[in-house]
Amino acid sequence: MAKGITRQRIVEAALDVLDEGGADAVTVRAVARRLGVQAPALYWHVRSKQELLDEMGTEIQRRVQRRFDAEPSWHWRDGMLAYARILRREYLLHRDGARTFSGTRLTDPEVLRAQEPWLARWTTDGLTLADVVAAAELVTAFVVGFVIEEQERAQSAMADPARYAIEERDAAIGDRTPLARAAGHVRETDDARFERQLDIVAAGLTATFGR
Amino acid sequence: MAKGITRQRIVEAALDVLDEGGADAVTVRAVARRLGVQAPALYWHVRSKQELLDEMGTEIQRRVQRRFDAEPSWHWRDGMLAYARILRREYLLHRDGARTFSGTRLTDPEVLRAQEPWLARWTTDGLTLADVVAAAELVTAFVVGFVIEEQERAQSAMADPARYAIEERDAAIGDRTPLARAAGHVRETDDARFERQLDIVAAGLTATFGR
DNA sequence: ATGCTTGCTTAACGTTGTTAAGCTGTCAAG
DNA sequence: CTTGACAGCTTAACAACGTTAAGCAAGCAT
Repeated sequence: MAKGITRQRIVEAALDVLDEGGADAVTVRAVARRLGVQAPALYWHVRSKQELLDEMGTEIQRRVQRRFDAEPSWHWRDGMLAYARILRREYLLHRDGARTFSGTRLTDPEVLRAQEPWLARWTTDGLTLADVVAAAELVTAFVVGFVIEEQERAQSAMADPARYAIEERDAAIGDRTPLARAAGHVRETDDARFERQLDIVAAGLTATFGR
Repeated sequence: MAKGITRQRIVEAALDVLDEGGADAVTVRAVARRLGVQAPALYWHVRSKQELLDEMGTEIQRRVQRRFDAEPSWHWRDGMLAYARILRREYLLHRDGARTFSGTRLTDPEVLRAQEPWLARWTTDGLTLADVVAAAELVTAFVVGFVIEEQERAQSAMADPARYAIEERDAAIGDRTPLARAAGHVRETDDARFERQLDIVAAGLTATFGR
């Protein structure tokens, strides 16, 4: 049959399925169908669906690392911000990306080893290793939380346009709580909201660790 | 049988099931069993499982609001920090809490209206409404991201103690990348990590909006 | 030529969310 | 006091899910 199913091809097929149909569409059968193969065939290459999800998450992290390594060698603070933007962008490339990939476990230690040069540089910028870890974890948590909500909203708006309309919100909330109502009218693009909040994080990093 | 299944009782039963067995255990049948009822009976009170999850998430938000309202009337910045701690605590009370509740949609506008007094107070502290919204969204995103990872790790460690052991990590990562290896040895309690990172956020809020 | 291994198929199991249809009790109208 | 409607549940069933077991076909080594 000249198939040649491999772990890598399964991951790619699964990512395609994810993009087309969202997280719920990523079934073992759907991934198999896309590879021209019966569902149980995948279990020859992968122990479980969870392992497939972990592999997908690891692949995403690899791509984040690759993009990050391709950038010029930054000052630690700018590096953190660049990392935040790259991580968000990679999540946004896939439907339900943040939800799907955030809780997965790395299957490849190489992704961890790839952090070495950055850790080396930044710890010579006057930061302790614990500082760098805390800063990176904070930035990661923020991006994960932000994009989860961002994608959730986008999907809800697509599935049910009326429900996420501002008029619907206004009607539900009434006019006796004008501020709570007006809070829903703060209209910015997702990009602008992200940058605004990321700026606050950046200010916190500067204030805490110096420049 | 004197049953009297109600929406509220279903939500409570579902939260109990969640606590005992985690997110995967929250099946329509399991919730029904706990109420002494057959599975389809729930569909008389609830449109779908998603609606049940939304109702659960809304209940959690209600509890967060209640705890928050019970606290003294804060300066806006301390209020944000208190909100962060309360939100995390409420998530931690339930297995997979952050994952389960983060992407749900409010079913009760009263939860939004309850924000009114805080919005009123904080916008008189020299902040615009957009500032308050940005700050609150940032804090929420951080907590969600942090606790998702925190609970994921706790569950993985419970399901497979060896895999999350530090020795396993060291063995996988090798000794050619000492910093990446040492990053895994930064040992703090989850509480300490949270407070440390929250401090950075707080510093960012102060630097951005003044005190 | 024979046997082992790799990589797939077909068949099947138990569980999931959900719908359809039917049964039972309560309560109001005639 | 009967009749009918409706609320609130039951039983039965569906398609789809993750996963396992068993078997078949091709390639390679002996």
